[in-house]
Amino acid sequence: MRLEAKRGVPGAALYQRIRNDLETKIMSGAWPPGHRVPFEHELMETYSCSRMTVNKVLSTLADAGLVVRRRRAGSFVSRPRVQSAILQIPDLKAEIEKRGERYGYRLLDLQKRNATAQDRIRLGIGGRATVLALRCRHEAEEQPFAIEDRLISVQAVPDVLKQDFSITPPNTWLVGHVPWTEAEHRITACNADNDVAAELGIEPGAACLVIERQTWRNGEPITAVRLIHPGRLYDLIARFTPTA
Amino acid sequence: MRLEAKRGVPGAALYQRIRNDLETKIMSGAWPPGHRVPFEHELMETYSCSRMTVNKVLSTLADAGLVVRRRRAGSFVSRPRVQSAILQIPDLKAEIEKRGERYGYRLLDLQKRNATAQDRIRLGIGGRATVLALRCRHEAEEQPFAIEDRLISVQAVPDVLKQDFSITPPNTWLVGHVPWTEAEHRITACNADNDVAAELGIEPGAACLVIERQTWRNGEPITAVRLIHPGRLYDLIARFTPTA
DNA sequence: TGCGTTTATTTGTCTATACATATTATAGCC
DNA sequence: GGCTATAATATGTATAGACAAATAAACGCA
Repeated sequence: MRLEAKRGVPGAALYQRIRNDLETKIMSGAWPPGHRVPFEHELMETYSCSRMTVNKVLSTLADAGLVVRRRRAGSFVSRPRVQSAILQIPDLKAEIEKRGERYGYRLLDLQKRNATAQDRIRLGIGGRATVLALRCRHEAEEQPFAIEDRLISVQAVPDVLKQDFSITPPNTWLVGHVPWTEAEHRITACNADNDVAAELGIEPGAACLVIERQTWRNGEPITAVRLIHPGRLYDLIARFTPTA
Repeated sequence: MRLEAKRGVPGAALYQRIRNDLETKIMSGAWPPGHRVPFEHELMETYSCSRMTVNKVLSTLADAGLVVRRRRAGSFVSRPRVQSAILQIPDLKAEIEKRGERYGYRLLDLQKRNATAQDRIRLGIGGRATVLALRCRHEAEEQPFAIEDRLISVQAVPDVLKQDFSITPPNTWLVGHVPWTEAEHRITACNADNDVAAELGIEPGAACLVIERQTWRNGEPITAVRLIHPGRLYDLIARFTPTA
């Protein structure tokens, strides 16, 4: 059997190169959810390699949940972004309504401003930047449920300026429209001070669950949020089942 | 080229069969962490198939984090169980010591008993069962850090009876020795009552972070625990980065 | 038009072979 | 003993060729 010259490629493994290429296309949004990935025989030509090699790439991408493969139809970028089974980022509005309760929302404050030193620390960005800062309250059955205190990087999410957050909670809009790749949650408990107690309609000193979350897309900060829930009213649930 | 008769195996794909076999051996504990998985050429013989097939099995098991592969040495069942990037189950002792602080531990209560109705609810088991119930305190730099209130199913973890929990915290032992497949966390905040305040050395009414966790192995309940942390002293951090 | 049948295409799995690469074990040397 | 060069071995990557299974699309018929 004749061995091709292409065999001993110098740099990284060909398999890795192809995988990185495709993953970049998917993660960057160049190939949006639902987009059909080239067929195996097309990728064979593109990278001049054997079918087994591109098959392995696509199979592992499918394992990782980035694509869905269908015989005779092709491979497609999958719709539900990664975030399968971890500490999910909930859409509070949807959560409340799912429980059959009346959801209420009130925008308390909103400003677009040049990032202050503190803003830059919270978002973890270096130079100057424009941010949208907002504070709002979520209610379930008329009962205050959470105070949301959020910063959004305008550079990372330009569309945010076109949104009317007096009606749609930023939480809900972001969950539905802005994809992310990394998230970090910091969870702790504190006693409500007078201000928070007033806004949440609880006793000063009552225990509150504080969730601070930051999200990035490919390393670029998107948003940072602090959610304060009355301890009595909120349970955070994180369930993990591996190879679901 | 001669085609072997073995080709068209009737049931599931051979690859799946082998993968299930190995996964069962690992998950059941028959192959404990550190155990050397048979070499590719041994598995070839066992299942009378080609090396590419067993190679694919082992490679995907490695991707899934179940085994670690080392050239010339072989493949080994990996120590840190699945739980790669989710809300991890921390070994409190190790966490404290990693921060360079002095760790202290005190067993407050331990009993082996037939499961009460309440025990069965907490663990989520039906019939009669024996459980180990224990309560202990973790300290960092002499300062109480957490109250751990735990139930362990003796049936699921028989070895638990041989352990001396007056020295080793159950948390630490379980994290290191008992593999799990599913976990659920329920996180909330509460005000310390007098008992808890006394045990944690904080003011009654101070906010506490309460973490309730339950774990299963292939659907069988292993343990249920409630951890109460002084809100002031504890941050739970969950970071998620997909294809690390 | 509507429905069942055939066909073509794509992915899924498997084999046999080849060579690359990392690393452990061994043999040899000072 | 301790160091280094060498050989042995297990995994890593890649190829070409086969056949299986699923199914979308084309076809044919009533």
